[in-house]
Amino acid sequence: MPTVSSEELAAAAGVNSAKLRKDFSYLGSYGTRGVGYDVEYLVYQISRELGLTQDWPVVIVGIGNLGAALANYGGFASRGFRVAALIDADPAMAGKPVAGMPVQHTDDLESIIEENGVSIGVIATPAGAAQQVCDRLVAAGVTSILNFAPTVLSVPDGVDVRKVDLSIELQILAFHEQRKAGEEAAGEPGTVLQAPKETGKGPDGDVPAVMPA
Amino acid sequence: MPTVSSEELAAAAGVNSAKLRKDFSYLGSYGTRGVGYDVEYLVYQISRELGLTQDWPVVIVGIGNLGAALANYGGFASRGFRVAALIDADPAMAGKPVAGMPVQHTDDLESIIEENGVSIGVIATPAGAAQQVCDRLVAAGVTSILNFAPTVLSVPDGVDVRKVDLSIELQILAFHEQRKAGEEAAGEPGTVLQAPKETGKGPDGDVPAVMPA
DNA sequence: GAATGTGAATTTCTTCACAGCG
DNA sequence: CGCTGTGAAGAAATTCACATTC
Repeated sequence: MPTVSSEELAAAAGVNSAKLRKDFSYLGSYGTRGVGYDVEYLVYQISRELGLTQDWPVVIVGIGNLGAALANYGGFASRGFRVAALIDADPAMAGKPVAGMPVQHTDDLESIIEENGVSIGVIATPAGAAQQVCDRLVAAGVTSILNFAPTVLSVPDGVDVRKVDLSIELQILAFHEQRKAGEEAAGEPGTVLQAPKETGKGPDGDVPAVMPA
Repeated sequence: MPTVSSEELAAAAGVNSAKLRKDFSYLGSYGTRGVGYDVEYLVYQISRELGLTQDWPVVIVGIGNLGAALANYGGFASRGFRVAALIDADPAMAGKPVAGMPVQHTDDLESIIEENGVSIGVIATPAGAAQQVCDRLVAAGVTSILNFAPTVLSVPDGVDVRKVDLSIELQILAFHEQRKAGEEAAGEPGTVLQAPKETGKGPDGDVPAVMPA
């Protein structure tokens, strides 16, 4: 399929075709009137815009189950991420291979970051260690942190943190599940709210806004 | 701190206080004019609305590194989730304790779900097994699925799926990182876009919309 | 006096609809 | 003729501002 129309893409994504065209237009005029978008060219332009064409070395700190799962996760490489090092505070872990890579000790954190030009760090340590690891990462030059530890990290200005809370997604499912259960018993005391407005045919299913009664 | 004002909460959350009050008002009138919101009561009302006061038994299918990490994740219990069973297709895993709980074999998936009244399933299997596991979960009565496998699952109407892609968060960080790097060299060829508009003082830092030039 | 709850004003986002180009 | 790109219209979300209540 060499080209694709905004109509087709919009249908696949479950959004309005005008919105899709307008969004694309913010990236530039990459379509051809009367024809559509050249798939390969479009993919390249979007990839470039998102930073997928760059090489991003990352370090993963805390090689427990989650750290190991992340190290083994195939999705990273295909998006331009390269796991530059696995770091753990446990001396017993040092040298052990995880995902075909020897685990290194926290002592070498600073030098590893500098040598590899790492600007993105992933924290998969227990909650208690997270802030300390974070501080060291930042001091060593890391400016973006993905935090899996159940703590809120404080960082200086200019450093981005994203926190991944694995239970939030479950939370959202449970919220919908609760609504499904409540549908049979509408008007029940305590059921103050209406069902969420379905935003569209989108397969997305985001968190619905709670609507006024 | 027995009560809190919308102003304080809004400042803490980095949003406008009127928005916060309006949002709360959709849940009911839980505040007191001239005083604010009773913290304990508010927490209870929000918890109830979100379904935190219910007990949600979940099963985790696929006990590799990620499945084990999820099983050990402390955040679930505090939000009303109870890991009812860990299930894996590998017979060698059966009976092994993970997070203080014996792993059970996929053969028993249906009976486990029925016996525990499970309506939420977590899939942490390799991509190849995910759809099959999903089909069995759905057939057994599961109506919400959290999918960590890098596959798009197809499910019948009435079943909710949420897909967690661990690389998307990294993606977002890399996107910002790219922007930071681009700031020094503004006007560079290829730098078509403006910097994202900062939405507010929110500590949130969501994905910025790309703005028209 | 202090802070909620909410209509009205404002801003932002989405969709329409069509001129313009290949 | 078909489909993009985009002003203008319409819808939705956010903020203002104040009457109301404790």
